[in-house]
Amino acid sequence: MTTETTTRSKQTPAQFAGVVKLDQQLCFALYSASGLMTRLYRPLLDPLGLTYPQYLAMLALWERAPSTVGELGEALGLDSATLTPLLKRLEAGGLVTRRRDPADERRVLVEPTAKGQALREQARSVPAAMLCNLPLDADELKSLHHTLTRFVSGLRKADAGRANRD
Amino acid sequence: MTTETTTRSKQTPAQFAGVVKLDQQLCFALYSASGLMTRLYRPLLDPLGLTYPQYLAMLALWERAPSTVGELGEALGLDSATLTPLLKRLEAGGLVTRRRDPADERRVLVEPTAKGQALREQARSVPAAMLCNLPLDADELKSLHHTLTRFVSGLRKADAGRANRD
DNA sequence: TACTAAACAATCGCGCACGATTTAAATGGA
DNA sequence: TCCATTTAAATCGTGCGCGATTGTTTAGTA
Repeated sequence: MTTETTTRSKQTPAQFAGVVKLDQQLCFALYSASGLMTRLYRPLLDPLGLTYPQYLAMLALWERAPSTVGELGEALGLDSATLTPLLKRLEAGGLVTRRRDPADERRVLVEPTAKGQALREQARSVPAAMLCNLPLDADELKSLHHTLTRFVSGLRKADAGRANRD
Repeated sequence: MTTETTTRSKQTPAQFAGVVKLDQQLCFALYSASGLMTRLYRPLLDPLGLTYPQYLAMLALWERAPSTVGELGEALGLDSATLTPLLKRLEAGGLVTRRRDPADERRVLVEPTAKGQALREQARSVPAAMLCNLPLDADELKSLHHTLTRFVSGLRKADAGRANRD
């Protein structure tokens, strides 16, 4: 393989170099934005005793319970090596229960406890509070969300392709 | 303070709820995109023996060396608790040197070694290879980059504000 | 029915990320 | 000059994130 790369559209070398630079900045912006966003969630989630990934897991479980570890992993894009300890921490905090599925002993069913359900009420104010932190107006938010959603689904496909090649 | 939140523009409750939902999805999309992007960098960076944050640190050092730990932290948005061990690993790999600044013994100067400089040549093909993974055309890339850059600089401001309140 | 393969969660090791604290050096007055 | 304050990096503890491996259960098949 040479440095010749198959791009979707024909471009001059100068345009190509510019796009390359841009994608590098884009990746870094994504990395930065994700970290900053997590930091802004922290003061909102600390009172609930949750981290951002734990909050995501609870959101998923409030939507659908019981869920298996695998289903949560699918929803959040995380694997069992990440989720198992995270769920154990939620369990230790009394927010969820974990039990083997009697119908298939390979699976583990996760479910909010009463305390975990009660937390949902406290968590209702989080999204609106977070919105106040976001520095974009509704239109920009919409545009960013739209492009980013396409981006993520494309990345997911690329990632799945990579995973199937071994 | 009540649940009444000060948003930039006046909206009906229904619109407000929609935007709240959107920002939640946006944050998750950001979180997912960042993780996916790191995963896609991995096969490109593994041959270089770098992780993505290490790659970012080397990019910064290739641009400007020597840099202090604080300058790198400023550039990458990381603090010394993250950078010190990361830089020690790069040092252990023979890619950078770390030494106290003789003019100010509080500072530590970090600089690529010859091996670290040589790595730059190998790393030249990374951005173009990464670009092939990205599922957007040049225009979308540009638009995403533009919105995201505004977003990040806004978040940075919000984050700085939060930091100054204690 | 055996025996292999696949699916699922858990575990291990390593690296990032950060809040809080500590140590050391420089700075700025009284 | 002396001392309090500030600045810079390192350290500690906890929690994500994941590649690789392991153990167990289920499914598929000869």
